[in-house]
Amino acid sequence: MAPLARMAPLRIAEQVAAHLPPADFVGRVEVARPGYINLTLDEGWLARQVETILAAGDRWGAVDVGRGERIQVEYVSANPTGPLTVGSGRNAVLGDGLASVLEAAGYRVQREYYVNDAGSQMQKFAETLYARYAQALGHDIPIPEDGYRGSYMVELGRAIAQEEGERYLQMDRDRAVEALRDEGLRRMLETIREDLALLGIHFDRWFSERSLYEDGTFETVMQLLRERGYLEEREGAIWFKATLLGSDKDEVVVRSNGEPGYFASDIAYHYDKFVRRGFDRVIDVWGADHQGHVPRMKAMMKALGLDPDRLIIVIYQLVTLTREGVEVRLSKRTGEIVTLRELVEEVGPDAVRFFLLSREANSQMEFDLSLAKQESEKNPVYYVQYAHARIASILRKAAADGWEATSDRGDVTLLTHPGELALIRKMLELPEVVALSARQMSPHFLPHYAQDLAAAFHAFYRDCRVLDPANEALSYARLKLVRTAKQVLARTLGLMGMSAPETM
RNA sequence: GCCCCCGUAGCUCAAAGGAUAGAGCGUUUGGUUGCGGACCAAAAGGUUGCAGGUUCGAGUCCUGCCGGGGGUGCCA
Repeated sequence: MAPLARMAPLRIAEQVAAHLPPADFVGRVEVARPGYINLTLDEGWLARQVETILAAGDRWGAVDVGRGERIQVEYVSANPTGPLTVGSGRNAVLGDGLASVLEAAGYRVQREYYVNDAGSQMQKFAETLYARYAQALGHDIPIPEDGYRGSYMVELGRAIAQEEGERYLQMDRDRAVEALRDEGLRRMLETIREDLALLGIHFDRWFSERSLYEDGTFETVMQLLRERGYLEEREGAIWFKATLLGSDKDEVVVRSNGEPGYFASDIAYHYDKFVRRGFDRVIDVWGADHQGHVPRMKAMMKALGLDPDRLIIVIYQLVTLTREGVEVRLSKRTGEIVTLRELVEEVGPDAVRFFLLSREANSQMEFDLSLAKQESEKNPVYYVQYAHARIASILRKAAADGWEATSDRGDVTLLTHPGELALIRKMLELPEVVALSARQMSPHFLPHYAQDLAAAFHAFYRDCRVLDPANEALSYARLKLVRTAKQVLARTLGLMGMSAPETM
């Protein structure tokens, strides 16, 4: 503005400040170099917000960024060929946190898990299972060359052998493999569902990849792409001409052996999401190892005549586990992986949620097992939950001492101490944090906010005694303040999928 | 080789193109005749990987380089 107005920035700021319309929430207005206008919230207004926040209840933090848009968050979607890994855990926590924050931000959210129950990996899984099952019954059948080597497959084969006997051996091999595929899939999905439930994660829908082939969606989409000239047969395979749409290479859709590849499913699946089910936007949460697929997905959107910006792909980087500062090596080759379940059992669901959520998706992160399970002041999980439990304790004491702890008594305008006002300011930030997280599709702001909020409470607690028989009016005002703080802490923990303990 | 992500305090990480780059841990030093000390306060600790550029203003945007991770399959 300075060149336009031919005025020094500081002068402009002074002029603007002088002409600001008065508002009840504005306290001091100050101008600072080189041209800032600082507005300070009016303290009386701040104090009154306690009533507003308390009355909002669980809706505090709700904003309307989404304007009721229908949005689908598809996450985890790990192949049902093995147990969930720590990496799947990051996916689960990010996806679920994002879904929660989007709900709070005014979107209509659907949580979905895409089950890869078609394709070559499933076939490999079935053949491995057939071998492990047969082995459990004393037959010397080797697992396939590139089969699944993990010990969980041995256990799965043994479990089926024990519970169902030799019935699969009595079928011919191909039929047995197919039947075991379905039985193994059912059991793997059950395990995955349980593992996720340990973290409090539940999906609205489990979407079968195979169904895309069974209900004709795949054929419909192929027809569409063919008509539009995006398909081409070359060397016996059918290619998607992604280069026509800005991608750097074409992609195989149907392999020369006649089998559709995973990209074929992805096209049909996203057609179903956008065209059939009509989601305004779709979020896919993917590990960094799938990052190379993004351009072809964007090309696919264009080919389907859809705005590529409606598909948001959140990529998260891989997780390194450490214990006592030493990296815990994972070996896929031997099948010795650290599973999500082991992690949850070792450090607890709240710590898993908090730590996996607290890093921005696009950063590689380290998960410190020793820290996460430590029940001490070093652990930020306990720091936040402790604030909640401490308030609960105050409220218990208040009730025991005869205070009307849950009544509406309490004049919040008595709240003028800097510690009280700082706590109120922090509580007022929650809607902004929700809006920011939704706009940036980054739930990692929540754990940081939770720590700040807890810190504001602990600092208040040091300076301000809540229950003081010598000052009943102030005590009731503060009781109302801490009830409000408890509610905001619980809400924040809830958005992160964590528990808010009354005692610890 | 080419493509994507990351590089910020000793460590793990924040930071919406804006002011003096912030937390936690670790280190040092203090704090409770009282509601939960799993708490609080203070101090020390930084050339934001390096070199250029754009901008009134860059940790943030652009170019090149260095380092780490991922991708680059008719696997997912």
